Formats: sequence, structure tokens, C-alpha cells
Amino acid sequence: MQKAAAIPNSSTGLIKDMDLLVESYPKVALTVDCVIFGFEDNKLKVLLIRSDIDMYKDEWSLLGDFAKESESLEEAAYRVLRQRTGMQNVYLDQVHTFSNPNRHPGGRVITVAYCSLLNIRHHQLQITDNELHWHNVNDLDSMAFDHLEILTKCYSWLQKRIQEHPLGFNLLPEKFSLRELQNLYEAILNVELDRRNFRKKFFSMDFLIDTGELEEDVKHRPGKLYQFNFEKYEKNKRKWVGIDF
Amino acid sequence: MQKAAAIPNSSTGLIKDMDLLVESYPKVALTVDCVIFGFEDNKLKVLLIRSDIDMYKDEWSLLGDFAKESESLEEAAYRVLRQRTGMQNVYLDQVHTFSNPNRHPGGRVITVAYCSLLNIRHHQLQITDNELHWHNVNDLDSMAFDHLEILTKCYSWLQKRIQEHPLGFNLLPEKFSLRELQNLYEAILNVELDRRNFRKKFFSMDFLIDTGELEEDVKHRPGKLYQFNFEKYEKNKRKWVGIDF
DNA sequence: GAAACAATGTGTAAATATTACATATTTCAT
DNA sequence: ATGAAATATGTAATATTTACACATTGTTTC
Repeated sequence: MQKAAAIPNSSTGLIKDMDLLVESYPKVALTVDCVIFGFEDNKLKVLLIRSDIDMYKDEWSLLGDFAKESESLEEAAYRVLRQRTGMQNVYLDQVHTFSNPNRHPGGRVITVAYCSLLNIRHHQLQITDNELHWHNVNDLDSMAFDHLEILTKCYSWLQKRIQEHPLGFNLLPEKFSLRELQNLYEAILNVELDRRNFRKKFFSMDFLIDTGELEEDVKHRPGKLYQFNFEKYEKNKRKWVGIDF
Repeated sequence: MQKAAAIPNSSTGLIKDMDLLVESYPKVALTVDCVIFGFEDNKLKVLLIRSDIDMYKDEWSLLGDFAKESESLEEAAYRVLRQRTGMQNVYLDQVHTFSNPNRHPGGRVITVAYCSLLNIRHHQLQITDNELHWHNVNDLDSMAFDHLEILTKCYSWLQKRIQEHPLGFNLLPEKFSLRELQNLYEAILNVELDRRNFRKKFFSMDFLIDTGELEEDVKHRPGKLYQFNFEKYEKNKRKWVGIDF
């Protein structure tokens, strides 16, 4: 059922019937894919699901879904997060859109990749559900569809982004030690950092709140526990990050 | 003509008929919009076209088009650039995807914004064609659709990006003076920069080639003309830009 | 409970990068 | 020849980053 292209108004040259205009062009299926990062055992993790597609039956894939008729892609991404992890108010950011015509075996499907950061402990993963699994980001070398490419892009994005904004806090528990924070940065950036300089840098940023509490159940001298001052960060981020969007 | 949803294989739970799967979800029209930046008279410009949509008949819009059946969005964006400016091998980068369900009056249309940088002089704009026009980026306060939002996003993106990568060279003639380069940065970042420090910084980056030539037709002492060493930039960008993608 | 251990917590000097600022040089216009 | 207006360059002060050493605190072991 092919509709005719919109016909410009003969006197003005302007298109009046927008519906006809839009209908006359090819349409595509649209998905979102969430790259959900977590942090555990000093390793950066990503939440994956066993592929439900026959041709990728031995592969893992990102958590995604088709966009519904009248939701924005951001809404769709939040919906996927909520449905799969049960979590709300999770950090989420759009990273890139993947549109290779052959990326999906079922036809033309465009996907918009979102990067999400959450605290694994807050998320009650049904371990009984062996369809979902946290993977070490650095151990993956094959995934369904073009998902490894998407993951790689989001990982690079995160590495860059975490050096400009303190996103890492989203991956940590509410209260954390400086050592945990440093382990997180080392895991994401794949480098070793100097303890003293790391500490100095974070204190100079001035959005760590000393809770007065100490670590517990730790083998040696317990470290102080801090909280992230989200409020202060929101107020000041323009200053210390430079021009940004 | 509604197709049934894909039926999982009863024994494995895996989906076999991908076509059915994809067909069973809502589809959307897909466009690319190119934010084409240029530089002239020490002002940052953006190339816009008079809207051909009746409801936006007094507004300007970005250069865009619907994606064809089997081209990637990047290909579509290059096609738009080629068709509208006649130029090839132009700098192009994907910036963001806009998906507000109400952003287009004709129905659900997703658009992927690309940022492009080109040298206005290389581009033979048909000035007779009053449909196309270079606008001062900072003078725009209203556009068709959500194009002002898209432009704003791409402009912020450019401001950030130009401080990490020397993209600005794409906006300048092949040979340029240091003053022109500085004017460009000042126009994009909307700041005044110290001449001496600017010079020092760029020379330390070490991809300016002294052509030995001087400016001509200039009122006072002519400045040296430089070329950008694209080769060296490509080889070294990882080092001086830090982690990036 | 004293000593060894293994972390945390803190300070300081050196190197590097950024900022602020001044003077000499070259060409054009008169 | 002179003055005007830009280019070209250097240097000191400041801020940031890096490298590195020692004291402190709580745990474990004997």
C-alpha cells in the first residue's frame, strides 16, 4: 500500500500534507540497546542477556528492545532498564546510533546505543535466571549482531567521560572508601594510579563528603567512608569541566 | 497488512524467523540532518535552507533528507553534503539522535544529527539560489522543527571537540596565518585568547608546516602562512589527546 | 600483649603546563 | 623617512601534575 509523495502547493511551492510526505519514504525498525555497566570484584562488568535469536544462540547480546510507537528513545532505554534490572533513576546517556544496513539479519533495524551505570548491589539480579549475566568487559571477544562494536564504543566513551565527569559514583555504593574509588578508575581506565595523587585530585574537586564512618569487615586498617556530593557537582560542573554539553 | 509476531521455536525457545520478528514492530521514518559549519568574516556560520514546509514557511532549516532503503546514515549524510554543497571528502561526525515523538508534524520521524566542517571558499554556493544561505551561528534564535535544538547541540559539541582535536583546520583555507587560526578559535569558543600563548600552544603541538609564504593583500605587516600536517596529526593524535574514540 | 604486617593517611620537592605580560620587528601608508 | 599597525618572540609568575617517603592505625600472629 504505497502512498503518493506529498505534492507541493502549486502557487507557493510549499509542502502542505506532511503525512503524505513522511509516508512516501522508507521506514525502518528502531531499537535501543543499553550498555549497562557495573563494578564488582574490582572489575568493570557489563550486563548481557543470552541471545534469543537462533543464529546467535551461543552468543550474548546487549539489553535492548524495539521502540514503541510514541515513546522517545530515551524513554525506551529507561523502560528497558526498568524491565530488565528493576531499577529506576539510573544514570543513562545516549552514545551513538548504529545504522549499517546489514547489521540485523531480519532486515533494516537501526539501533541507538545508551550507556548506563548502576550499582550491582542495588540491583537484585535473579541469579536463578541464567539468561542474564554480568560479564567482565575485558573478557569479551564475540557477541551477537554488532553488539561487540557497540560495547567497544560505549566503553571508549566511558573511559573518556569518566575523566571529565565523576560518573564513577554511579557504580559505587552510597558510601565508599577512597581505595574503592581508585580501584574503579583503575579498572575502567586500565592503568595504575598513584594513591597520593589520586587522593589529592579528588579532594581538590571538593565533592566528597566525609561520613565520619569507617570501613568494616576489612582485613587491615579500615579506610574512611565518603559520600558523593551530587548537589555540589550539579552546581559546579560547568566550572571545572570547561565547555561541555 | 499486519504480520504475526515471530514464533519462537517450540523446542529451543529461540526465534527463527527474523523477518517476522522485525516486521511485527512499529517502524519509523528516518532522516539525517547535517549541521554544516563554515567560517567567514571572522564569524562562525552554518549553512541553512529555506524550509519547504508550509507550516514553517518563514523559518530556516538544516540540510537533511530521508535515509534511503539500504544506505547507512553516514552515507546518507555524505549524500546530503554532496548534493547540497557539491563537496566531497568533507569532515563529518555523528553527534546525536533526536527522537521526540512530536518533533515532526508529519508523524514519527527520527533524525540523526551530523556535524560537518567545510571551507566556504571551496564550496561554490549558488548565491543566485536564495534557498540556501550561510547564517551567523550566534544570530539564530528560531528555526523550523527542533532544528535550533539540534544546532545548539552540535555547536556545543564543536566547542568541546575543537579543544581536543584540531578540527578547525577543516574550516580554513589550505594555507592560513596564525591570526586566522586564532580568529577561528575565538569565534567558535566566544572568548578572547592571548596571541602569544595561542601561538606557543599550537607550535608545541607541532603540526603546523611553515610554507615559507606570506599573506598577500593585507593592510599591514603580512603574517607567515602555514599548512596543517594532517599526516602527523593522524599518527600522533592518541598521544596528545588522551583516551578517546 | 608485643611485634610484625598491611593497609590508610599525609607532605614535599621537582617537573611540567598555563597564564600574564613587554618589547622588538616587519611591512604598509603617508 | 616616519608613523601606524600588525606580526614575532621571550620571560617571569602561577598553577597543575608527577614522583616519591614516611608516619599512623588497626589486624594478625606468636
